[in-house]
Amino acid sequence: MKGEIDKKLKQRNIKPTAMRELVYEVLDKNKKALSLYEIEQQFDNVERSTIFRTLKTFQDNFLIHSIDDGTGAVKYALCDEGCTCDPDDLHVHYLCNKCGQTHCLRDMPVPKMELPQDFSFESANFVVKGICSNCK
Amino acid sequence: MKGEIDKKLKQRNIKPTAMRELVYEVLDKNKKALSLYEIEQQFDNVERSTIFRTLKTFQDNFLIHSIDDGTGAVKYALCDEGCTCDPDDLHVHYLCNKCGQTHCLRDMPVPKMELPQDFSFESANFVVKGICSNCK
DNA sequence: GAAATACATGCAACAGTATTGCAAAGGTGT
DNA sequence: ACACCTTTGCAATACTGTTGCATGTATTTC
Ligand SMILES: [Mn+2]
Ligand SMILES: [Mn+2]
Ligand SMILES: [Zn+2]
Ligand SMILES: [Zn+2]
Repeated sequence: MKGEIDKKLKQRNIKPTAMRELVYEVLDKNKKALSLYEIEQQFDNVERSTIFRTLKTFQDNFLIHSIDDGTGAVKYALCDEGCTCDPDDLHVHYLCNKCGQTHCLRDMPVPKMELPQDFSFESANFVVKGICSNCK
Repeated sequence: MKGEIDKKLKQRNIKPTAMRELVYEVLDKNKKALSLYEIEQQFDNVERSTIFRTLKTFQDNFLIHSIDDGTGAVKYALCDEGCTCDPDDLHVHYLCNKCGQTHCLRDMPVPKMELPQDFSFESANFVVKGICSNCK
């Protein structure tokens, strides 16, 4: 509910506006990662660019993270409490090749790879693809 | 040289045409993964769509694999000999946030994750991002 | 070798997604 | 009320990927 959402936004130093509350709500109630277009579809008359900038604000403040699952559209999902999107906060994502849904595997951290000499590890995108339990 | 290239193409059941030889050569001599646009830039008057379809043919026959590194453009690199792009053939990729180059870490296999019950592992895209040794 | 056939290429148009400029609207503090 | 800053709406644009169709080139069939 609204009070809860505003609290989450303020925790991340994001001024709670009507738009932002709505976008947050959509991300929160869906249990999967959503693309800009999918978010847009859940409203009647909301501007794509406004949602776009809302997502940018969210991401800049680590309220959400983005996933590039290779489908052409970047998807977004809420971060866990206290997440700063550091290497230690990263988890694996799963794209179902059948239903096209992308899910956060929040309890599956991205493994730290032993990189070649003098290569730094700043972030990572690890997407596993297959058929999900629902589509099996 | 040309004979070698034709051999590689034929090994993958790809009819060696002039175009295909040229595209293969570009991918082979560059030691990094290239986007469609970057490949296009290495020629004077070659059609984007022709290169596109050439890459598609290459990929369908496991001569190359594609990498979505999150920069917006898919990149392509030669597969190892005998690769069938199965889960066992997959390796990690590295994107340098500074120079923008993407490299295959061919000796770093994508780790097999223990997925949730009834989720299958068909393929994966694992991109590590940071600063490469060159840009350090 | 000519005709028929299949395959490859070039050109142009289009689709999907992401991004920006700019003006109007809304909020905040004086 | 006013000045100031942020957010939103609208429109236009950029960028990448993809397709239809006509033409050209190779391969097969007779
Ligand atoms: Mn996630
Ligand atoms: Mn590779
Ligand atoms: Zn599914
Ligand atoms: Zn670099």
